[in-house]
Amino acid sequence: MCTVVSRQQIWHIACMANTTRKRVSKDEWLARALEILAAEGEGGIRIERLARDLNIAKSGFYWHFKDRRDLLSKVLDYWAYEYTGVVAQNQQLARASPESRLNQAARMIRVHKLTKYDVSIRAWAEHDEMAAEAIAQVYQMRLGYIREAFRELGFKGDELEMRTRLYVCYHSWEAAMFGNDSERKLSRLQKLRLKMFTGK
Amino acid sequence: MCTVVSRQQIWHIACMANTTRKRVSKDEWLARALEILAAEGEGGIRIERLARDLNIAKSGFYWHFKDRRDLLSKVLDYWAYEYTGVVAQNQQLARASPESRLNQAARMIRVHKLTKYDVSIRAWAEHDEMAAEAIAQVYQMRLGYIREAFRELGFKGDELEMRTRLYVCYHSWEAAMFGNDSERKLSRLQKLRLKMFTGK
DNA sequence: CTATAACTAGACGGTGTCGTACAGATTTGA
DNA sequence: TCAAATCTGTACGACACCGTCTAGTTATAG
Repeated sequence: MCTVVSRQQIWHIACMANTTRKRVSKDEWLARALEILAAEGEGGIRIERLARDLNIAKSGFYWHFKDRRDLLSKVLDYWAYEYTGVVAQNQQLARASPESRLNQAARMIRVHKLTKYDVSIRAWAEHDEMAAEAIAQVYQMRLGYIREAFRELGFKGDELEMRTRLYVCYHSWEAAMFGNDSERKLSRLQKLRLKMFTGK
Repeated sequence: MCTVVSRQQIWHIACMANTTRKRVSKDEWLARALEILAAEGEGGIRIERLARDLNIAKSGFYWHFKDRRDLLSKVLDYWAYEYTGVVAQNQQLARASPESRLNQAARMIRVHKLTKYDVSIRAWAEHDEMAAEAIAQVYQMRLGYIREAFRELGFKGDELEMRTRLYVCYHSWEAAMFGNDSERKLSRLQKLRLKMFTGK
């Protein structure tokens, strides 16, 4: 329970409510790094800059993390966890019909901004193997989840694959392309989209 | 013809074949910057690094460009031009049927790798107004082109918008997500996709 | 052939960053 | 209360980068 274990230290975030630590700063470094990742990309995550933002000397960083790369790796871990935890492992959702699952997944991605870091991480993956692995894993997970829903709807072979890819691709990038539109409009279009995808 | 005019200096690339310049280096700076943009993103475009790559001292850079930002702006200009020139202004394509236009646009994007820089530029746009404007403009162009095709197919209102967005979004990111698959497989899926989109 | 335009080499100062070192402060557990 | 664990402040050396400057070299036009 909340012991310090290599890459899993991220779970501290979830444990925060229970424990009563005063000088938690590791999570703050990570949280700030994530904010910057979304706003400026991996290049914006610089130790001295994070320290300035947190009104703190940078030396503390090296107590929490081995070096910059160590922080970046934990940032990726957190990201992969966030998506898994919220959508794919949602028990309540798992019992719903495939149509409902497709719709709810899209809705959750939209309202919880689950693709918030996608653009930055995808660009990062272009020149970093670590990020490339993380994103490949997440894509596989998303594709697997959606593919199963379409399979239950009776699609198979290329038809199944085409629908799966199209659906996952769209919802992975909708926020990046059309994120300025109102929730109202986006959900109206989603309704139509689902109709086309399920062929009804 | 090929006079040096502010942002349009990019056309030099097209003019190269005609003129007989020996010491053209400006285009080499730009070309290398584009390569790096695709491979590593805007952050990778550093003057001293470009100079090293070109086996040249960096001082020459400042003869061709005012400063780093000036180069970046020309990189965006080139990108916007590349896409316009190849797809939207293709006369031959303009006379084809809407189905064929949709299909050919998708094919050209795929075989000419027209979205090669998209990931990097989209991430760049996250923290740079100049890039944000460029990408917004290109998205509008793509959406406009595809919307017209779907309109001619008889779609309108939300149904038209939904199809347009879905089609453009998918083809803007297909290479980034499924670029490793064979041309054969991608074109098989494209055939099915078009069928679904046109409702036949 | 010569003057001018196009271009390059090399060095400079300034800034931002990384990672290390070490002494000092604060919290926690026995 | 006291020792150990946890964290912070400050300073340092090394490096990469930006933009400038000056002195040059090479091409091209008249």
